[in-house]
Amino acid sequence: MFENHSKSVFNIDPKSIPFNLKKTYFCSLNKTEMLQLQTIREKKDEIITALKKRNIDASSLVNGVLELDEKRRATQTRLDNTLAESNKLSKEIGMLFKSGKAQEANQLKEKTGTLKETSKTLGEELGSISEALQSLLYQIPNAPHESVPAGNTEEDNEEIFKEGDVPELATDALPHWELAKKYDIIDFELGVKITGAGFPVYKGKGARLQRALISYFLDKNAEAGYTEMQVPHLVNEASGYGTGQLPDKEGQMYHVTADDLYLIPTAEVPVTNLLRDEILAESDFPIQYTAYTPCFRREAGSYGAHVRGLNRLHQFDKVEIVRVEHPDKSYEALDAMVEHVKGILRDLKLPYRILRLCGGDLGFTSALTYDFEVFSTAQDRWLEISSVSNFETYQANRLKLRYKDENGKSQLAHTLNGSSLALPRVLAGILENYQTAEGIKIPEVLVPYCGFDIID
RNA sequence: GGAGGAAUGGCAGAGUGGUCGAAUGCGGCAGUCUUGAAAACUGUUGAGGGUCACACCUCCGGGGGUUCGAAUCCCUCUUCCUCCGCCA
Repeated sequence: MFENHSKSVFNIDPKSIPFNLKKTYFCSLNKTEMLQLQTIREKKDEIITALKKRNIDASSLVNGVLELDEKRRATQTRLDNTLAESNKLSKEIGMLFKSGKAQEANQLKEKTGTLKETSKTLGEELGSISEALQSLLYQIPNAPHESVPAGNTEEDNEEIFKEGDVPELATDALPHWELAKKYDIIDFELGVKITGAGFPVYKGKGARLQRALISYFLDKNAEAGYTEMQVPHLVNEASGYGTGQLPDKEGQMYHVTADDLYLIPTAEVPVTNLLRDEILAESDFPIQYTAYTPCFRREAGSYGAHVRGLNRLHQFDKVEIVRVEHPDKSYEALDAMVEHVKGILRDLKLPYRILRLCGGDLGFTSALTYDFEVFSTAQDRWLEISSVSNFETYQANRLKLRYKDENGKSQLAHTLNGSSLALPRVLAGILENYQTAEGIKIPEVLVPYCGFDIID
């Protein structure tokens, strides 16, 4: 059932990357944007075409942006000219006072009144135009990479790789939530008591196995050159905007209103924001971070048959990898991340497949995403356990994460991230695929981390 | 939580109403010298907007105000430091 497909699917020609930007552009109010305005100006039609893959018609949005952009620049110019004039007058007044010509100075003063008024009006106008422009820009998702297949739903995702053997289980094989109860390693009801649904309590060997997985993942990532970071689990609003969770996914994050902080939905947010407002040297690349954090998701509106057990939780653990790359190298880096995650799943001997997400399923901020899914035998279904994405300049633009190119110019870097891995579904996969009559066997690579080789 | 002090360019650190986008030092980059390196010397070196390119505009923790004019004065928020209290 699982045969290897060609590896060549990951060999993407960097020249094929769309919107590989040559110039940066930031609006005068120093706020961040999403797709770069400069790019929209230069490649309007390409962007609209690319966004069609997401099944959205962005033409009115894009046209609105361009219109406001033009208006903004015109207003800015008028304001600049007004300010230039009053600056000049002020200097003259200063000189006159210095040379004792107070009378002449006072005469000049009278001329400044209208200039002041004009610049105030223009400033307000500029402010509201910029704000409107900003809110339009925030509504445009990233342009998909050209390799992204068209499509609406997860049905249209493209399976590009499959590997591993599905174990032959006894006919009375149990799903993980039954196993969790049988061996008393995860208690969902206890979690309901102290918090609510979706907050399981891990017990004994279950807790130990989870900790073993975290350590194992972190060690593997460190081996591959990722620097381990421990980061806050609450982030401020600016961080949420930086990586694109805000304003798009406002309702999906837990918001601590008393302090206006958000519980992180993924380590991606604090880790990528470590580099917000930074200007790197080219020699800093590649930047590779890994972090273990709990992740908190409200999962508003997602109820139904597939949320049992560990399949969908409000709090879960995840080890994340984040990379910041030179634009020319980011797709190479994406390949490397995919290979890295493959290596971990091979070690764990879990059957898995890789999907290239279609336009309709692609995350708002991503240009290209590969999902990893583990086959959960007892449930007879695929479970998403990793998502590896290249955001190109989309996040960097919001983060103002730049580097100096060989000409000394600031350019936006590319950001990428991926799970390596999301714990609960890996755990579910292990419990279900490794169950035997004697108990649940522990994958060999985890035994040293667990200190036991079977849960019975 | 209470009382004080502070926030300036990559870093350190001047500047208390006018030609200050900001002295000076360190660091970085380029050059001279050198077989090479170091040292020394010379030049250069913040981020954005705007323009074909200039001009020009904005930014001295954030926001607001006073003034013809603000890094400098006032208000406010945030952060950091010192002392006291409390505490894992």
